[in-house]
Amino acid sequence: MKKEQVTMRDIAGRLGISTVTVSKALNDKEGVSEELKARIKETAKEMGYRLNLAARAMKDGLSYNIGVIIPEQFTNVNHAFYLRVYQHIASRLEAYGYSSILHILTIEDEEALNLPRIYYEKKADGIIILGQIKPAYIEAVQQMTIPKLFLDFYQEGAQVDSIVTDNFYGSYELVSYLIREGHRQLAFVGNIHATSSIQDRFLGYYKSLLEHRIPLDPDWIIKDRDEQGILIDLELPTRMPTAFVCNCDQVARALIEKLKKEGIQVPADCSVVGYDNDIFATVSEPQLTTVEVDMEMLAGAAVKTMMKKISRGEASTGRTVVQGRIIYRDSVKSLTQAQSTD
Amino acid sequence: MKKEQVTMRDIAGRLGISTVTVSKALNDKEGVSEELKARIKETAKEMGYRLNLAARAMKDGLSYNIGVIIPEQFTNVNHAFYLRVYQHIASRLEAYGYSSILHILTIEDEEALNLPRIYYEKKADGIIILGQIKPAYIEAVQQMTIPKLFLDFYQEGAQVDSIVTDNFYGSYELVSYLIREGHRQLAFVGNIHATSSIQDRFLGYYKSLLEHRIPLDPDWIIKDRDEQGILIDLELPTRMPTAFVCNCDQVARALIEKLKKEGIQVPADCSVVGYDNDIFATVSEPQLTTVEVDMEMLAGAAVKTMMKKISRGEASTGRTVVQGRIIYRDSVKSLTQAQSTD
DNA sequence: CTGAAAGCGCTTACAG
DNA sequence: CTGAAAGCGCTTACAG
Repeated sequence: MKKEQVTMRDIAGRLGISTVTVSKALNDKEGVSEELKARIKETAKEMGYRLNLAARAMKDGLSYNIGVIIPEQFTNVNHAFYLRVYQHIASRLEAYGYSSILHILTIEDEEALNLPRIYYEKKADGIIILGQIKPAYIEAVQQMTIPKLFLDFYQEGAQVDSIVTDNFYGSYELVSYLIREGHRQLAFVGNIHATSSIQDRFLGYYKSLLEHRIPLDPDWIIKDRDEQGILIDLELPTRMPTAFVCNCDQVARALIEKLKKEGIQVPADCSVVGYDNDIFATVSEPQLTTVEVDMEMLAGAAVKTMMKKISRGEASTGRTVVQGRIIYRDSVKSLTQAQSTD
Repeated sequence: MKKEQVTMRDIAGRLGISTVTVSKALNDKEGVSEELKARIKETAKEMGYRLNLAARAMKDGLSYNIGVIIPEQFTNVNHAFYLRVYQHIASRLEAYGYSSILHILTIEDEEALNLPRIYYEKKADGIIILGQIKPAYIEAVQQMTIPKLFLDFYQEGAQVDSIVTDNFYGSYELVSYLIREGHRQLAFVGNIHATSSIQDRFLGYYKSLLEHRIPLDPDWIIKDRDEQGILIDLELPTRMPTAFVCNCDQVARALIEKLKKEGIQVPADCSVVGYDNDIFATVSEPQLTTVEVDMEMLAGAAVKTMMKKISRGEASTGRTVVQGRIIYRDSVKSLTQAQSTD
């Protein structure tokens, strides 16, 4: 059912002028008298004209769309984060006259190395991949002959630029805060082989320990998930630390529940910090001290980089790092105060 | 930066044939010998050919995109639900050769009645609105000259078809279950003027009361949010029911926390049920008995209806209702058993 | 300031 | 079975 749509020709016909002039007027280009331009715009509005971007797109060899790909696997963990980042990306793109197509990469497609159809149909001028994908899929992605960008993760050796949150430094700061509060027995909770994020958060923790000459105790690296990312039951260490540094809020909350069942109160008997500042941070009892990613900056950096690549065919920007900040809540007890009031 | 892209002409040139034949072959149309077709497909693959859908789109006067609009306001409550429904919509659309553009309608744009740019640029052949929007915006939406569909809500009087979950019947079934379990003192938690969903869930509750000749007690309709949808502190009724029927899991969980603080155990002293089966249902302690929406059916119905509208210009389908199902968990105590063991 | 011509990459209807 | 021609709706480069 092809609808009779108003085109520039219709406007031109009505006004007895050419489509060229209509095009110029509607795009605010030089070469139309102000008076005619006004009349054209008015007529366009009156007739309910809407630009057919597909026509312009074809002329330019551009789609004016950016594909945002979120792997389904990660979508299940932290919907809020991905949806919000997407929203910020979309709104930034609007300023460039771009729309965004959200494609959720199913586990099956990731396994089978199926590239999204928007690529095969030239529906996107660039692709932003939001959330870690498997190495094999990364290779497939590199076959795509359009600009691409990794967001919120990176892969060593991959020839794809990425924008990441500063997991390393964020975690480092959070642990340094704990140490300033008098904690010196700090466990890390997370599978340090599961994702680059967890790994970096662990290394930030480790850096802070090193700086304060606190030895790293392997018994205090507690696995929270298997290599597939499926969360497992946490095992409390035999010797307890004064604080647990969890790689994410969800696990921090699970840990607190577990501690409660063992009769250990948080933060009275033991402090716990998370990471992400997602729903689990506020749903947890007590609410979590954690690190928040600046989603707006993350999205802003991604869009800016992508637009450069598209318009100027700009070369590699490498790894861009976006800072986070600590959100102080109720899951940490200050041991320095505690001692002074003893 | 216009990339040199492979076109049908390039393939035709290489093979010494016409683009018409290439087009026919690639689209599996009649009129090309099997042998030539195979050679064309092979060459296309070899040359890394990707269809330029924009060209076909222009010919057809179609964009092969459907816009999915989610109001930001609702996005903040239940990200998981919207993202998952979107995913199902997107994957259903793929089967029709369609992509989906997710547009999050900001509160400001909704207030200012700004229609999404994808409409003004003819980037979408149809629009699915997922989540309740304000009446004024509904009127704006009706100005759009492309097929539109409301998903997960409806508005009396609006000339727009909608697909909704059966809030009425789902709630009715859930309450009937509670009554079967011996409960006869049932409170409803939710602002029955806030959304059509809450209202329908309330009415399902009421229907079940009516059927069982249980009088409706106004003191047992407990407000959970203001008219803007902002959750407020719950006030427990002076006379306690044996079960609370909450309009959503989030509020059910908040209620349970509140009850705990008052020393009332769930479900031992009091039962609580939710609705939605979202993250709050499993994060709650105990986990909630609730109603789950069949998101796949919801999305499937939406896409089917939309495709009909686009291809056949089909008329109104009115209100389509999609069933949910009860998920039984640990927040309900059977009073019949309790009595029999007394 | 205004417009005729050509072209973006496909597909459709028709002719051979 | 194969292809020349026309057209989708816009924009660009050029001419007047």
